[in-house]
Parts: sequence; structure tokens; C-alpha cells
Amino acid sequence: MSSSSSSSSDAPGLRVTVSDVAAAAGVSRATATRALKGAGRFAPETQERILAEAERLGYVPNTMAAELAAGRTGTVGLMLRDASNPAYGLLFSRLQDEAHQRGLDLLTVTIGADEQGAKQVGALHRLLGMRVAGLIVATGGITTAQLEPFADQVPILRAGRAETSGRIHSAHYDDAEHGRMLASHVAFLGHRRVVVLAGDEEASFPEHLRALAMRETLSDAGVDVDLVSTGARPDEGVAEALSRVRAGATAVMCASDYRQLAVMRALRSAGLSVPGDVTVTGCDGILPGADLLGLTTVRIPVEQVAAAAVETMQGLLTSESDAPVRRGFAGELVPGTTAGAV
Amino acid sequence: MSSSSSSSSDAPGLRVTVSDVAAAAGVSRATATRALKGAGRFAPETQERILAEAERLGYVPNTMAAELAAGRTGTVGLMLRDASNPAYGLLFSRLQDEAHQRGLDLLTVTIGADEQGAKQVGALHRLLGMRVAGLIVATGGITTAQLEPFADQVPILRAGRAETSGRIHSAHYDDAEHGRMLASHVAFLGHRRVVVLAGDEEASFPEHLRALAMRETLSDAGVDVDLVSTGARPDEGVAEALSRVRAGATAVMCASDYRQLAVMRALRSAGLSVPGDVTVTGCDGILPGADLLGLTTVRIPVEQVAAAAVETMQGLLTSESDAPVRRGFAGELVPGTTAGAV
DNA sequence: GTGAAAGCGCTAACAA
DNA sequence: TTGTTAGCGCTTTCAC
Repeated sequence: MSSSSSSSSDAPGLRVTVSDVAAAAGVSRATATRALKGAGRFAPETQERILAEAERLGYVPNTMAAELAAGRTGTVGLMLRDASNPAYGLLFSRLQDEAHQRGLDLLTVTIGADEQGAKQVGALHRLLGMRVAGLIVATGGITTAQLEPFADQVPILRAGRAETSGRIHSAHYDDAEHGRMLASHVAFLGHRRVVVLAGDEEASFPEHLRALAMRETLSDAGVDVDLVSTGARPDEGVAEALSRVRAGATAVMCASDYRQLAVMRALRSAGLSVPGDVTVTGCDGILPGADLLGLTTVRIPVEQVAAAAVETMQGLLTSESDAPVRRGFAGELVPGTTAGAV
Repeated sequence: MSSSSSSSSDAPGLRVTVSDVAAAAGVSRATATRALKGAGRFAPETQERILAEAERLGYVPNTMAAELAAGRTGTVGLMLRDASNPAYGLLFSRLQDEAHQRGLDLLTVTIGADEQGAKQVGALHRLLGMRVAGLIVATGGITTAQLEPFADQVPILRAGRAETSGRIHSAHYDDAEHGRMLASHVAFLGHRRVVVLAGDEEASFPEHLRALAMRETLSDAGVDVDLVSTGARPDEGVAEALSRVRAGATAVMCASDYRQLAVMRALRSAGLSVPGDVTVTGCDGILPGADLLGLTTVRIPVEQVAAAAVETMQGLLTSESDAPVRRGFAGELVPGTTAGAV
């Protein structure tokens, strides 16, 4: 069938190169390349033959070679925070979907939430080393300062959390608004003394933002606020919160659903009822089964943030606009059964 | 400071090449390469100088070029099922951790649970196109037949679900055992008529395995079994299950925690109490807050599977052994409050 | 210990 | 329409 020279039958798929395909089809490498990707000029019937040979040989184009030669990359790098947290898992999933729909390829590396700075930078370099066309950063573990040096060489967008640098774009949750929504709800329910439980700035910036907004909103409403700020682990500070409850607080506002779960556990073993004795709120709204638990929370707009992130990235990739893009999104209050009137 | 020729100051990091570094340090490309990666021969002080220049210029090695030239890849590809499911999110997270600890780099692509075959193959080719050194497949969406052609060119390991092909390795959950564990528990509690609710073979193979094992174990114990087999969506078949309960079944065994949640929702709105009126069980045990809901389930051994997967892959990468590796792991029964004695 | 040279597999002008 | 010719940035013998 084929009238080429020096082709080996029974070729091992991944070792097949364009040259092999070209030889098998009796054309030059250049023609094969063009026909294979359907760009440039070539005779339809030539293409047919080439495609057939490629298929027959099990040709899988070498992406690295292609991108190296072309001098550009078709992929966008994604740095993700540990996906064991469903909120990040979902964000990951949605980012993937959006990218896929828009024809962008995503290459993902993840970093544990608690990794050292060195590892974070390592992951960053791994992606940059592949010369990704753009970078989406969905982890708070990497700082603006670490990102900034590369900002004028490749578009960088932070997803999930707001950015302060003028050179880095973002599609983020409006966590301050989330805090306000929940705080208003609690104040409206008539609570006059409230504990706000959150990770500190270091441990979780989003939680920190939420907590600050809660405090402010509550204070403005004339509510007494006990701010308990702790580390990253959800059970930290729970005991402290409990003692404040015993001292008279009627509600515990948690900066995340994880903390809310931890508080509910503690309350349960302390024999206190929710919301009978204490009102509890969280934030995230991603947990499957949250409805059965009746969690009072805010459902964060993961889908919107993901869509905005990918859309913005695509815009940055095609246009040459320099203006920093910043888009914030607020979620929706989910009034559950864990919050009650005083 | 530097006595090189034709170097531009203020170089843009990602555009810096070894040649630039070499020139800046006054050595040849070859020497620079060696010193940079600390392999081969070079004078310690030369290396020092080269490293310093690299640092100063913000050199980020081009991975594609490196791997193309070297003819090998340092990364393992990971095909992941949609991480919005916490069980996969956690698996993802643990695989990452393990790989990281063992010095393997993971490159991830994900595919929605419901994607067409074409997209799955597209993702597979994307990874193979990068000439990954190995492939870990953590999605049921891709079939053995699609994988097999490549099995002798690159080690392939399936994570999570068992493999039947003799050329593909696996580290998987022992889902049949999970089914047995739960069924024994329910039989032990004295239920004599039980509904088993699961996705069919097509929709979810693991669920299918669990369900079959449940049915067999229950039957062997002399229990009447109503097998309700449906599609992938967790709420499918719930109405059917309910009607069987009304017809006398005292327990609903779900093949996943998601279904368990769906059943509990339905039961709640139907005014039936758990476990008073009906016993409900699930499987997965990954949901945060499952303890608060009192879910009766099996906690699948994600950590063990992830560790085995990466460990095995590393072995395959280094040794030349051909023997298929198959390792199955069973989880632990989590007796909750959703299952009661008759 | 260091450098020169020959590619890795592919793409992209430019000729033909 | 097709082929020729240079590379992309890096690695790696193999001489010096």
C-alpha cells in the first residue's frame, strides 16, 4: 500500500514521528505537518492519505517539540491549593470545565495548603518552565511578591481571592460582602453578643476578610463582638468560643463551614443545642449534605468566579490590553436551621 | 562585574536561555548546563559563578526543550475524574502529596464524569503528547481498550478501580469487600428485607461492584433483596427505593454516600425517620460532616490507594519488571446512627 | 574541567 | 501545492 522508503512496520505509537508519517505517505515533513493540523495549503487527497497513515501508525504528536518549535504554548498553567477541600475541588472542576469549553488547555500543579514557600515557588517554576501562555493562581500560599516578577512576561490571574498588585488580575469572591451578609442576618435575628471565629490573616486570608467584615457589620448594628482569631485547623479556637458562649454569647459566627462543623461537634458533646442554646453560622456552602445539617452559611459563587477567571484569561491571551482586570463576586445567603432568633 | 560579550542587562526572566547564562559567566553552554544541574564535571568555583549569574538573570529553564533534548520526561501524567466529588478531590490531593514526597512530578488533566469518549481520549493524548514517563488513571471514564495500546510504551496504572487487562497495573479499592462489610452489618442488625440502591454498571462501576457484593452477602444471610439500579445522578431511583420501603423493606443500602444523602432527604420530606422507620447506609466516608449526620458508611482507604499507586508507579519507572502489579485495599466500617436494629 | 558539534521532533518562512 | 532550510533551547557524546 505505501510506497515509501525506510519505514518499519508495526511501529510503536509514541515513537512515531512526523517524519515516519510523511515517509509512509510519500510526502515531506512540512506537508505532513500542515495536513495533520489542517493549516496552510495542501491537496485534500494528500491530507487524506497522510491522516490515514498517521492513524495507522498510531501517531501521537510530540507536544513539547511542537511548542518549542512554535515558540508558544497552547496551555494555561493552574496552581491549585490542595483539592481535599471541597471548595477548591469544585473550583478546580469548574475552572477545568470553563477552560475546556473555551478551548484552553489547563495544566495543573497543586501545593498542599501548608507547604513551605520553597515548594510553592518550585511549583511556580515548574509551570513557568513549561512556558505556559498564562497562569491562573488558585492558592493563597503564593504571594504577590513571588508572582510579580513574572507578571509582565505572562498574564497572571488570581482566582478566588482578591489581588492588590497592579500587574496581576483577579476573579475573586467578595468575602467582605459574605461576612456582611451573614452578620446582618445574625444581627437581624436579634443576637446582641456574638463570637466571631476565624483563622488569622496568616492562616487564611479569606477567613480573615470575612471575620473583619462580620465584626464591623455587627458593631455597626450595636452588637457586642468577641473576635477569636486562631490558626488554620478548624478545631482551633473552638474551646475558646465555647467559653465565650458560656459567658453569655448567643451566637458563634464561623468564617468557614469547616469551623462551623467543628463548633457543632463541640456544642453537641457539651450538651448544648443548636439553635436552641446557640446560633451557629459558617461560610462556603459547598459541602454536600449541608442542607441536611441545616447549616446557615453563604454559598460562595464558585461557578461565577471560575467562569470569570477563564474568560478573563482568554481575553488577556488574545488582546494586548494591559489594564488590570478585577472582578469580585458575592454569593448567596443560605439561611439554615442552625441560626435562630434570640 | 561580568566580563562577557553581548549580554543585555535587565533581561526578561523567561526569555533568558542557558546561552545567556553561559555568556554572562564566560563559559560555554555545555558547561553551564552541567553546572546548573550539578551533573557531570565542572570546577566548583565555576559552578558558583554560573549559579550566581542564573540567579541574577532570573533564569527559568525551559522544561520542554530540556526534556525534548534529553529524550525523557521527569513527569508522570495523571488523568483525574472531576474533582468536585470530594472522594476524588481527596484522592487527587493524596496522590499529589505522595508523588511530591517521592520526587515525582505530576501533570494533571481532568475530565468531567459525564464527558464523551472523544474528550477522554483527547485528554489521554494530551498527556501522551507530552511524553510523560508514566500514566496514572484515576477515572473510570477511560476504558481498558483505550489504554492498552500504549501499555507497552509507558507504564500505566489505574488508581481507585481494579483493572482487568494484563498489561495495566492498579492500586484500587476493594469495593466488593466494602459491599460485604456493609451488608453484614445490616444483616446483623436483623433486617430481613433490604433495598440496594446503586448506579448501574455503565454509570458507576464501583457502585455496581459494591451493590453486587451487598446483594450476594445479604442473600447468603437469607435476607430479601430489592436491587434498584439506576443512572449516575444520586437522586435517581430514590422514589423507587421509597416505594419499596412502603412495601415493607426496612433498610436502604446505598452504593455511595451521595445516594445516602439523597435518600435521607427524601425520607425526611416523606416524614419517615432514620433509623426509626428506616435504616440507611452509604459508602465512601469522605464527606466532612458525615459524623454529624451520623452516616453509616465505609471509609474508603484513599490514603493507602494513593500511596500504593505512587509507590508502584515509581517502581515501574525504575525497574524493568513487567509483572502486572495489582493491589487492592479495603476500608473501615463506620457504624453511624442511620442504621438501627429492627 | 571545558568546549564544539550534533541533534531531540517539530514549525515556519521561503523557494520551487 | 509541496519541499528545503533553518532553527526553538537544551543535552550529551567526544575530543581538547
